[in-house]
Amino acid sequence: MISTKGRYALRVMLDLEQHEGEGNIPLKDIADRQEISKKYLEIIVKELVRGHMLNGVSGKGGGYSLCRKAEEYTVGEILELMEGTLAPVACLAEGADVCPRADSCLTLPMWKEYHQMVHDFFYGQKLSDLLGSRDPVYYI
Amino acid sequence: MISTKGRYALRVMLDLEQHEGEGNIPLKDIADRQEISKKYLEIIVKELVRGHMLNGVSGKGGGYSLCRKAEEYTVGEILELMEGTLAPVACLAEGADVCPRADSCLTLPMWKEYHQMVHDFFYGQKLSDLLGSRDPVYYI
DNA sequence: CTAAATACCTATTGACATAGTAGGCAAATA
DNA sequence: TATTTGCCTACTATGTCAATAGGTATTTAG
Repeated sequence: MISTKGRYALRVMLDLEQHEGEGNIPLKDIADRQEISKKYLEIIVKELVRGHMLNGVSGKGGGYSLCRKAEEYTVGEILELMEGTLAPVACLAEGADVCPRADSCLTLPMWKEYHQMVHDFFYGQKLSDLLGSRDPVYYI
Repeated sequence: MISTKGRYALRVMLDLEQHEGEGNIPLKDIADRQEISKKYLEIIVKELVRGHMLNGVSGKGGGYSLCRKAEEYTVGEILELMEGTLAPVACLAEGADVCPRADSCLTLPMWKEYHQMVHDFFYGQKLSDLLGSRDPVYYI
């Protein structure tokens, strides 16, 4: 399952997208609208800033804003940043040790295909695609 | 990530498939071949028996055996049995309460599509497909 | 009939991740 | 300079994961 961190991060990004052009958006406003504890969102937003997904400005009049256009974010990069990896098994995560059973593993090819499919799905979705009416995304 | 329970369950099923026609296979043999603790496998195998994935026979000469032909199992049903659900978010799990935010949730349609894709992927794979050389499974 | 082999059952454990909360410091502006 | 905001460290409760421990029930082989 996708954790709350990943899901809330998407909601924060979408909230900012919906209030683009309004300057810095205080986290309090986002927390109120999304009905998520501001304290918990702080953790999530900190990681988003570190991952160069958005800008934070301190002080009065401060808040957060997108640092790219909404069409330039993919759902995949946001989820991968928050979840660590999208790999279904540890041996396919980035920087994982090579499994000694890899050569004889009957399931590894399936996991690889699955991982590729998941990656393509999420990286094929722009953040801006989540707004408005939705056309299914097909896979080949 | 898919848990060890799901992954080990697949390996147990594949092991039994590879020793089909040899009667009851003691768990000890499977544990030795797969290099997994027999005690831990007991938990997994118990759930597989409960889920009508295999037969267990007690006593000397006992062991486990598939209760269907290998082509009649899908990876999806095995994983779903062990993992509980394949849903990426709680509100899409079987028997989940309807989320009050569902109507306005911008991400729900994406999660639904994703869930459908994952379901189709795993239910489209027969257990017997995992043996031998592998043709990629394509999705439309 | 008995010993061995096997499945089956309940309970317990340590480690780790999840989903937060608490309280304060730093920065910037009105 | 007071207020508003982000930013930082630390803490905690709960639950899940991945196993281990120790026993009971069942069946067959000798």
